Amino acid sequence: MAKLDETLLTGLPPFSKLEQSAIRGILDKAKLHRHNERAVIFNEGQAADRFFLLLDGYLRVIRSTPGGDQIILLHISPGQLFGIAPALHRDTYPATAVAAAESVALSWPVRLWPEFMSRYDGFATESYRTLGQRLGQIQETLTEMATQAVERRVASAVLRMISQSGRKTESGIEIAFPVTRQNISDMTGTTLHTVSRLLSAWERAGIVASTRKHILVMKPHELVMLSEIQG
DNA sequence: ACATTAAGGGGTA
DNA sequence: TACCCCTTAATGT
Repeated sequence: MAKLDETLLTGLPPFSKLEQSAIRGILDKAKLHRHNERAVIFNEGQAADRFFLLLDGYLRVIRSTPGGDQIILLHISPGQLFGIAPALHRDTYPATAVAAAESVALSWPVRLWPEFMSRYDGFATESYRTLGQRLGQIQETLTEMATQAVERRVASAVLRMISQSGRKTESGIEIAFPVTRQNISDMTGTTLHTVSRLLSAWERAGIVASTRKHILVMKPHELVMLSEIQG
């Protein structure tokens, strides 16, 4: 396999404080993965033999309910660690990771985890920061699901996606990866029909513009209002 | 205030 | 063509 370029990791939080030689060593132990949209990177319950860093693209983290349908817990954007089961002292992945768009990731065998934690300055802090953020985000989503009306939940979900993956354009901020109505309903515990109706209503109000798998938010502030204030 | 059902349009492999 | 994504109206809880 061709040698990976060191600039892939320089500047990324887990490795930002490292010397070139250390980064070289880390890259030489890494495996490079490319995934097409909808490809499964690993499954919930599967033996966690490697941990990952997303270089490019977007992932969905999914859990299946006993009822059979799936819940989208969160998205992962470039530069983030994922599949870090060893940080939770687990030997299986707690959720399924699916590529939301064409993605590129690096991975390392879990046996290198202790070494990374102790040897590389910033890696441990970044891992725990990531875990904390994820936990907080999931907790927030779940509380939302249990307590708030559908329109507020959908507004929050869209806002979360644009704050994590928003791409600025002339007319607003667009979600940087493909999202279907069904996807949003899987994030918010509602149906694709309700999501479709809400997006249509918001479109008539000039808040968003959406086409197939693509959402552009033209008035983020209005969405914030919808996510906070009772309709 | 929501889900479900039904019926259809349009795009794409 | 079959399949996926999206829309809307009517009806049900």
